[in-house]
Amino acid sequence: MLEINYIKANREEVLKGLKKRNLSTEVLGYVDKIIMLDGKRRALIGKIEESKSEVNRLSKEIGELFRTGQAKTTESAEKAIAGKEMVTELKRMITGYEKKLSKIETSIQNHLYELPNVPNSLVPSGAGEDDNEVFKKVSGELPTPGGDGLPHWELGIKYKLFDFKLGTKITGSGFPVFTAKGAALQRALISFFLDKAIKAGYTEIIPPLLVNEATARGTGQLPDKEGQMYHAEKDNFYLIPTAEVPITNIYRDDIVNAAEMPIKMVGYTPCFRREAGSYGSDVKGLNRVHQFDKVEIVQIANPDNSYDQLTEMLSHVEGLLNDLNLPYRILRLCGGDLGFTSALTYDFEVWSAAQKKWLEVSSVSNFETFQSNRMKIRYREGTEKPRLVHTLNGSALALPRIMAAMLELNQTSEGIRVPEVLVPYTSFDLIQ
RNA sequence: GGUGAGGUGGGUGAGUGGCUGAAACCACCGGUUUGCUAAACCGGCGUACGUGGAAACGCGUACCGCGGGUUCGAAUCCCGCCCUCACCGCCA
Repeated sequence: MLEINYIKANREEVLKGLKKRNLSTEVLGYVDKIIMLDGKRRALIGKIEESKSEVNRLSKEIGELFRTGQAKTTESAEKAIAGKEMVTELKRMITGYEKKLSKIETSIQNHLYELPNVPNSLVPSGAGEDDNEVFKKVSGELPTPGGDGLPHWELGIKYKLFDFKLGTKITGSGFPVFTAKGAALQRALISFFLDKAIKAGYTEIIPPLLVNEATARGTGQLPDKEGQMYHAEKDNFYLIPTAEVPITNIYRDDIVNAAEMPIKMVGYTPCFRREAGSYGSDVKGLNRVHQFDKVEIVQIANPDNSYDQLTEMLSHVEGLLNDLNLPYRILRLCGGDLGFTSALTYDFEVWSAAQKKWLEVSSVSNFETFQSNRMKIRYREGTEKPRLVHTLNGSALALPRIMAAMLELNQTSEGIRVPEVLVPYTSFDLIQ
């Protein structure tokens, strides 16, 4: 959620930035609407507080009359009664103002919820994913798969690594069951990613996988993206779509010390996504599933250097992909494809050698104060007033598509080779 | 699932319906004293919104789990909700 004061002070920039997102003129109009409503809001608050101040003054006066016993004399008694009547009248007026105020505030709030984050100046304009800027690409030819060049879902069957039919039996489609060396490989990747993050200074977190409404609201899954999450209705808990949700919320309503920043956290969790309404070859195999594993890195950063931290996170993710020898490219998302809450996002895609297409495996973003404003995560520099922190996060990495690309690329006529860095974790180097 | 207790500032913890934004202590920050450290002493020490100011800061309003009610006036009384803790039962 954008800050009203920011919108007011930077109206032109906000409008210019938001235009990159291809918003309707109606939504763009919210900017001025919010500024207008905020003016009305202030005027009303002024009136209300003036009246309340008068009520407090009168109440004190009446109290004084009673306390000192003066109210027993006729003159003072009349004064007290007159005071009471005035307070009653004032309160009636206040109630009226407050009703108006609450309507205006709700309206401001609703409009603010509709406004996405202002894209960073680096964000290219564009309508959708075809307009994303290729920020970094592999040098040379894209590798071709060895062996029979099977897609990963066939490799999964051939080597008994994962089983979709079994998942359907137990739960439903999109819930793969990993078995034997497939399971071991999965576990190896998780441990490898975690260890790398810990070495890079991240603190490991194992958060709850179910979160309450306040938490889901904090990172912006609620109110609009309700359909994305599984909901345990009886207890009103949501299954997390990403570890970002519980981990970022650790600091909800907190004021952290500037010296503690950047706060770097990493968490492995399963992620649950309902992803209603997607069909076709994009969802085949591990390309898109309802439950998947992911290692997520989260940072709470000082606004002064949050973009340095973003760069640091990019290199971290690059390091992982290099270690696994997977060909990848980095996209800088354009305004049309940029997530609602993000100011700048880089997507990492790995090459699926058998499917001959790019698969998104990581999304690294700086949300600036968009999330922290909603969650009220602030920091204090010395004795200064608290200011909102910047929040950042990135996948490091999402497992299924890494698994897919890795299996396809490393297949040979003898079997599937395990990347060297994973062998200490798997204790086998070939899947036969 | 059953029963009981309780939710006050960073922490512990007082608080009679008006003098309580809230005692006291601890922590923290600044200072004085002091061979050094420590101790002692003095002072400061919440947040949000509104308003004035270049700023320092001043003024106003709100906040003692959340929401509502009673009252001229509520941390204090009443109602609803949420949460926490303890014990019992069940259980990985």
